[in-house]
Amino acid sequence: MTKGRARGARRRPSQTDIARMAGVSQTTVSLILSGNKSGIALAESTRRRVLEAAEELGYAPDLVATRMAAARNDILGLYTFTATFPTDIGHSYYPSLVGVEEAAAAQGQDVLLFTGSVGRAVPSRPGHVLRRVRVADGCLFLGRHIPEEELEILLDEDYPFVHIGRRDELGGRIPYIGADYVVASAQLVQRLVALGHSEIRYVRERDDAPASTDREAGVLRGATAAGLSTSDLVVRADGAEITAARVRGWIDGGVSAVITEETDTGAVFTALTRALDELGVRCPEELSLAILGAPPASGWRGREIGGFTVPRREMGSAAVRLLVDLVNDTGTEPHQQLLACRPVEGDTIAELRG
Amino acid sequence: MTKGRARGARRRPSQTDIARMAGVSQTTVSLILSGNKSGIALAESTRRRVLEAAEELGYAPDLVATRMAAARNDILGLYTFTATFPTDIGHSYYPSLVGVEEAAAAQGQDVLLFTGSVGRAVPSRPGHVLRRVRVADGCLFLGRHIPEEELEILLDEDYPFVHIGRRDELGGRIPYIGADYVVASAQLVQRLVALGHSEIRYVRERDDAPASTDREAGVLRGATAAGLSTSDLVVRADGAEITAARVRGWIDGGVSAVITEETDTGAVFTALTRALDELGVRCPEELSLAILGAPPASGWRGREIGGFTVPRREMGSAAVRLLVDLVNDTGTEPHQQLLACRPVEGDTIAELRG
DNA sequence: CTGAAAGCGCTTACAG
DNA sequence: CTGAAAGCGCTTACAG
Repeated sequence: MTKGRARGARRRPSQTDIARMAGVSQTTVSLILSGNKSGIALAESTRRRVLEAAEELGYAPDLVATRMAAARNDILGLYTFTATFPTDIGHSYYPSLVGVEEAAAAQGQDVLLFTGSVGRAVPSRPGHVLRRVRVADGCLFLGRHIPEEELEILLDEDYPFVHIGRRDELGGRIPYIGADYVVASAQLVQRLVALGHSEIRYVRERDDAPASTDREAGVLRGATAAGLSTSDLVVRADGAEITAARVRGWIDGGVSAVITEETDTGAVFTALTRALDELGVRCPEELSLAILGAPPASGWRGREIGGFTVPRREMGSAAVRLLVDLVNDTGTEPHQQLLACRPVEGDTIAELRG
Repeated sequence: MTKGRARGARRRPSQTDIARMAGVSQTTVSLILSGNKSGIALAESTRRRVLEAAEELGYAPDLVATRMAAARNDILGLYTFTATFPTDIGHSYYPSLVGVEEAAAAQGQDVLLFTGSVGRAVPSRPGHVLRRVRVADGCLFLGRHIPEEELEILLDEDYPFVHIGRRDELGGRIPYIGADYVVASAQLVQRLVALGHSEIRYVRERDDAPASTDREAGVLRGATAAGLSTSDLVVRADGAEITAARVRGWIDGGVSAVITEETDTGAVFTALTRALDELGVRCPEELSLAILGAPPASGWRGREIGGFTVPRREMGSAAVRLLVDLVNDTGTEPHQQLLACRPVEGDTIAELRG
């Protein structure tokens, strides 16, 4: 039976109440109140009586019931596979969220943040993602790594979702809105070369993820296009491996520019700038520094690091639009898109002298 | 009849599917999956079979149906009555949201952002708030102004909600977590007086809201306690009314300190600092400047404005905890709380010299 | 220990 | 032109 409201509240007026008051059936009330989309003929007098009764009773439709009967709830989920809670205002989560909210508002969708997921890189209990996510009509995913098996089930079920950021797992079947790291990274290398740099190091995380893979591919492509040797170009390292001594070695060996990458932890960037601080290296006078993506919010020496910015906000918005298309099955746009990054001049990159 | 899924998607598994697979009734499935709170005896073998079937099918409860059938869905809504979309990273919305997310995660709640509300100070269609909000177990509200009639209905219906920020509307029945502006503002005035300032102007928005009312009350209290005349103290103005000429007049008239307030638009602060820039007034040498709350993210002259900060993050967290208490009807805490603000020394306030 | 049934408030074929 | 009825997927007395 009915469960009874948790507390002693006045019952809200329902369509049934209106029907009783107007002397019609609840069906008719529903028809009239929902705007009669089926285009069925309704007597104007009935319409008026129903509307008046609704007004009189202060009727407001029960969204839950409406959504239940209509099998849609106009809610889009946002599930993040981030290692840390995105509390840092400079966290990449925030601009994405802004983009998501903007587009969602424009499309009349609410956004459900699965905050329960935060704090573990990948959900602990299997099935956790599935279990929560499907309460929404569709879901956006965000993170450096994904739980493949879970997403595969969603994919097989035709549950609509879009990943914010390129993904090549699951046979390339994951819909995404990504950033074109390859092109942006290649351009950055070419810019450095144009400034006279030929001894360059690209320091990236050991950890693999599409974003890192793409950046490396772009760096290699740019170097090759510029006729640079790529043998010592790429350095895979975690934070602890970037010591001052090592950086000293590069510089003494003729390296004039170092590129690093943005990651969710910012570990590589932090280790590198710490080493530069320790060595007292002037930048860009003694060494040009660039980053593929955004530096941690804490910044470095108050400088604007040269490189490029990832259009996270636009990615969020585009992801929402694509997701709504998928939910409605109306889309004509490709399910996998890369958006261009915007170059950042910065003041840590200079022409090589001497 | 059934409406059929919008797309040719495989239907989500329901309790009925599990029941069929496990060879039990849907009732039993419900009992087991909902954790058997009624404490009914269930055969362990049945339990296992049902859970396995649920796992196998990738079952996820239908939020809407669950909600409808009475239980709760562990979703808290967040509805903002902001004039502008909180895209500005310095917008007060963000720290509140962070606090909300943190506490929600800690309490195992997801957060539903009612983004549809954004863009109008107060909902256009009556019933708009009601219409959306009730999908969640409870809701947080946030904004300078509120739609009273709508909230009154929710109140009368015992729908659990908490406002982030003090509210005195509706006969003081609105649960809230606010900031103690009165005390913080009074302290700030007394700090200025202690530094030798006696001619002070407090420039506030024309527009009334609890935050503004409380700040003004605090300013007046502080001034009175310090034995200052309050006759010319408070200046109500909108941005356009704060001209350079007017500010010049104050300074020429002996005013040595100006206090302003944070609002969602930042209009007063912006107008004031623009006037100071136009006049080339040095600060704090020629004039001390303070703000009640946080300045716009854009800042001013790279200075830290003296005053106090509003504990928005803590307010968000506390609001979630209170709301969960209300939803569970378990709370013992007061339904209206004020949190203390933290003073900010800043570098725009100086001792008055001769 | 388990199941049949009512009911939450709607939408939507379908039958008058 | 209007109504009776099924159904959305659950929860919860109630009856075996």
